[in-house]
Amino acid sequence: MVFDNKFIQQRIEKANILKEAGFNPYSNNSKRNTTIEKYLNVNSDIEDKEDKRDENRHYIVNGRIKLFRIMGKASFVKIEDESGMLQVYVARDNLAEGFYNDIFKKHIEVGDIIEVAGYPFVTGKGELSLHATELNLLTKAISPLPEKFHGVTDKEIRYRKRYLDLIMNADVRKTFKIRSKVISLTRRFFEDKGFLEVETPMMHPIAGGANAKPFVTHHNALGIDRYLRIAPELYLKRLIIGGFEAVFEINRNFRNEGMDATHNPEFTSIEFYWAYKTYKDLIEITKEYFEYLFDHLDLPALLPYGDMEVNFANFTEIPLIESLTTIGGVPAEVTNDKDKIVEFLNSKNITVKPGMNLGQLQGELFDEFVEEKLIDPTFITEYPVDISPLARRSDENPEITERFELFIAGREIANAFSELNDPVDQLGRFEAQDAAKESGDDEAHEMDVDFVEALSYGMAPTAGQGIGIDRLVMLLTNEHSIRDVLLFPAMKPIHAEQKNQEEE
RNA sequence: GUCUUGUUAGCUCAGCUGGUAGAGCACGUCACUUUUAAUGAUGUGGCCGAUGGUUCGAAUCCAUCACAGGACACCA
Repeated sequence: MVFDNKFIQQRIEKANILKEAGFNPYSNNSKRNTTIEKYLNVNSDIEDKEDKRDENRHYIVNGRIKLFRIMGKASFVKIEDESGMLQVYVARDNLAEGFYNDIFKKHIEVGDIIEVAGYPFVTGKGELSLHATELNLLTKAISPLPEKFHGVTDKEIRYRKRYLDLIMNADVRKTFKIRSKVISLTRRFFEDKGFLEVETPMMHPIAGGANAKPFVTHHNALGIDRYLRIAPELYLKRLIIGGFEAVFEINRNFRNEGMDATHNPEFTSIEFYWAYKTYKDLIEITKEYFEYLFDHLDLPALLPYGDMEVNFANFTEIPLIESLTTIGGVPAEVTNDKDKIVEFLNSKNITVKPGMNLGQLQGELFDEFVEEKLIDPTFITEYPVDISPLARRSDENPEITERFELFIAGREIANAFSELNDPVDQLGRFEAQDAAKESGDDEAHEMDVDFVEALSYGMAPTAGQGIGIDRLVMLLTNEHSIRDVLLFPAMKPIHAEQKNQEEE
């Protein structure tokens, strides 16, 4: 039984009694005429009045009861709506005959959502409150709320029952408001720059645009498997080929991989593509984007993150190979020699998979010795072509690409490059990835002949970038688990759910 | 995937070297018309995550499993 808990039974009984007494425990007859925040603002002048009240003002507020203090013939109730918390003073003699003792005191309790009408006054302790002249139940909560002081702190409950977390923890609501704002500001920033927001498929015949394992689903009508997208990249580029010159998409990607503090199977990114631009332009627009976010979110340039302090006024740029020596402390003669890199990594007790090419090994060095040291925003540029199957080669050195990744607080935030638009080169890169796949790299990029064909019609020189929104929000809200910036993070099913699935 | 720490009342947590299960909040009853986690009195409330084992006896010791947190590995 779902409701076999004795507290729940008790509250169901209270709801029944209320119903019999003519009070609908699930009334939808709200007559609210202000929010709590507005009420508190509009009536802030009350404390200056001589008798600290104004019985000529009349307000109706709604909210959930968070605290309940009965003191005989009068009570204090704190109710909360989305905008804030308000103290309500409820006295027996201000309400209908019998209501206070028989209904209010006995059958209304913490967790219930009520409507209160009354006038503003300031209590002896100086708190602007609402003096109730009428009070009604709107919604009976038959499950009791968690403890009023500690709230709910168990992370498992907080993630599985996010609604409870949101009821109990105002800070959590704040984090998700910031998340919403970041997405809205991002959309506005790119729209203001003339970018067009588009929607591309979530179900792909080939999971392309990144190196990752996809989720598989099945389309019954066509009798074929589809892959939940791991990235929108190849579709957005098709739009550039079609003649849209600046497009962006903010949406979910799905990767069938592990879960931890920075990985959820579905995550949100923005990808944008900009014709007739290069990765150099992307560096500039990225700086401008961060400035825009910080400005509109009212954040300080020196932003604390855990025990770090990130200086957002200090964006720097450094080529990957150079960073290996200057930041990573890897000897210069090691960085361009496969055997020496393997030897060097081994000497640091790091084993690498056999058969890695030079670019992959350089990436390995970077991950091991540089990444975590990049606290202030740093554009790492000139990535090896071996690990950049979709990026344009540098004209000066065909072994490196016109690419950067942006690192902040030791973590990758963005990945960007001048796009590869030479269809023959692209075909070759895909073939190289195919070969890697053959030899066991199950995250190598899939061959996508259809995309190569699209490129063959000519894609204008284009720069494109992806930014991980979840990690960006983590950074801006000083959260250290991706689950704290996702309303409903992925969780393993609990026992009962597994059982049900087996039965079905 | 590996290591590690948890799982006890609706919630937050105690429970020592094994001996019939504890507190606070919440809830019930009583008192209280300006409280601030209101207060005082009193009472109800447990498959001690699951399954096995050791033992006269297990919340406690052991094993396996489930879920969660943290760290590491891989990835965004």
